[in-house]
Amino acid sequence: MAEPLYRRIAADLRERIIGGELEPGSQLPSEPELERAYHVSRNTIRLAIAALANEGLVEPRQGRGTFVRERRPFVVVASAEEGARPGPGQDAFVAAAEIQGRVAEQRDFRVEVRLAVPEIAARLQVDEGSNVVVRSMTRLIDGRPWSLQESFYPADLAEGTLLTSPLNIEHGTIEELRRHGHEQVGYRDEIFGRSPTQREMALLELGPGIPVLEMFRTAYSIHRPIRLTINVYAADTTLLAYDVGDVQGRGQGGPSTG
Amino acid sequence: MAEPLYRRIAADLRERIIGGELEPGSQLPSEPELERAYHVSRNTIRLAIAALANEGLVEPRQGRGTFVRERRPFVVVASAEEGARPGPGQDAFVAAAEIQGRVAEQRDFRVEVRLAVPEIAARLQVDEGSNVVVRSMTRLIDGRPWSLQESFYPADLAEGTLLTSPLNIEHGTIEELRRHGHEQVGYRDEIFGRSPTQREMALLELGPGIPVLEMFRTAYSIHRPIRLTINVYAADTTLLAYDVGDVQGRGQGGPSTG
DNA sequence: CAGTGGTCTAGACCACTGC
DNA sequence: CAGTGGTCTAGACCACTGA
Repeated sequence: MAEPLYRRIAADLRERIIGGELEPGSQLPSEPELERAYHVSRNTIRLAIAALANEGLVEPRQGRGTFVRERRPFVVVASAEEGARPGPGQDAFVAAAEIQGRVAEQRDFRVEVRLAVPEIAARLQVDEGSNVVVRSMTRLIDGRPWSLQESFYPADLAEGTLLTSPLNIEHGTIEELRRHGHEQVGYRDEIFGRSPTQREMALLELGPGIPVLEMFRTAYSIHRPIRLTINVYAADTTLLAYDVGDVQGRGQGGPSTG
Repeated sequence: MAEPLYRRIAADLRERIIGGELEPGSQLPSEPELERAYHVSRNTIRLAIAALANEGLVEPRQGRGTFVRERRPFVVVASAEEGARPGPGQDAFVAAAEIQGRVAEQRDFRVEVRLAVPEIAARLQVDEGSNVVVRSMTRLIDGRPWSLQESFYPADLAEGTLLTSPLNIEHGTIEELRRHGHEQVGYRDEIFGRSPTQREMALLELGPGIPVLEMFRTAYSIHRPIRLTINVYAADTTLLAYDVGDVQGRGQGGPSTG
């Protein structure tokens, strides 16, 4: 008994999925059917299915069945270079979506004042516990939640600007900062991957086994950090791209899964 | 009964971990102890622990106990700009590790010839099914597996160079390409996150709930793509950083977890 | 050797879905 | 209503660890 039963069953189902016998969107045999097919108890079947769900391969739906997950195409996000200069006023996110023939929306927009926790204070170079203005929202692509975004501004910098107003800024926040003497000249992105929190699973409608990509973007004027934007992306619909130096054909590389 | 039992137990343990009562590296109460503490059956306890393991919070070890996972500091990897120019011959990976006071190693180095699958052919702009030379290895940081790397070269470009030799190249592959008239002028990185395959879990020694970051780096000369490097990183030890435009203090931002 | 987690069974009741 | 997955119990045996 080299390999436990439930792993062998999971491996068998995995092959049938990857091999194409079980197509995306199609339904797996029910748990009682699998019990009979493999001659094991229900709990063993459930262990196998749980393993596949944790890999993001299948998605059980109560009362309906277990289904092979669809692989949606990626959304390309962060190309580089041009992002360093203030854009022409249009929201970069909406523009990118339009180019890709996607529908971009946002919701749950809000503005708050919070105390800077160490992670944020260090990047904005402000004192821990000092006030920061936070503008946050949920972004959607094609009607599905895609990213949770929070932008942090040092309070002294946001005061007297539209950044403190609980409304969208027509000309964009980068332009608003520029008008008040804080021209963005560059940014640093820090990217990592992790499992989602329960809150993120709910807000991004993530199935089990789907990780998130988290990106910290610290934007600078020639003098100081002027903004920290934290984005949490659903990893199964997100591809981040960066061009460094001269790159042929600035169009997109072929999406698709590994 | 709003929330199932095992979730409430998981939530309770999660709080105790995040709150600091259960410190990183410390051992959870054993399963029989938790049974008594919560007055539930063992399977329910195991469901709760499995949920925490899937989040990467704890790590059960057979015969020893279940432990709160340590959060190791991130390894910063891809700073930008200077990567576009051929480096001074030194391996960028080893150099970065040294700066951070880490020990960098590699193993399982091998060179093969394969047929280009669509994903690779498209990025290298070669025909599907044409020959590509693959140089692959496992990279380690502080003795732990950290990244699986495969570099693909069009066969016509690798022929007659050291790239086809099953040995490390002292002066580096970028310099070797340059000597044969293929000077690298830029690259595009494509980054996404996903759950690991079983093979990756084994090779990277990933616990359950730890996703991977996958990066496709396509390098270009002024004429054509000259190399595609695919890296699969253990997400819990990897932070990718990119500088765009002018950024203050090119040192590292503060690592630490969200 | 005792104690730990790993696997597996057999059966129960529940909540949700769709006919 | 029948069929699906979701939760939970009680108990068994195994494999691994460390004293």
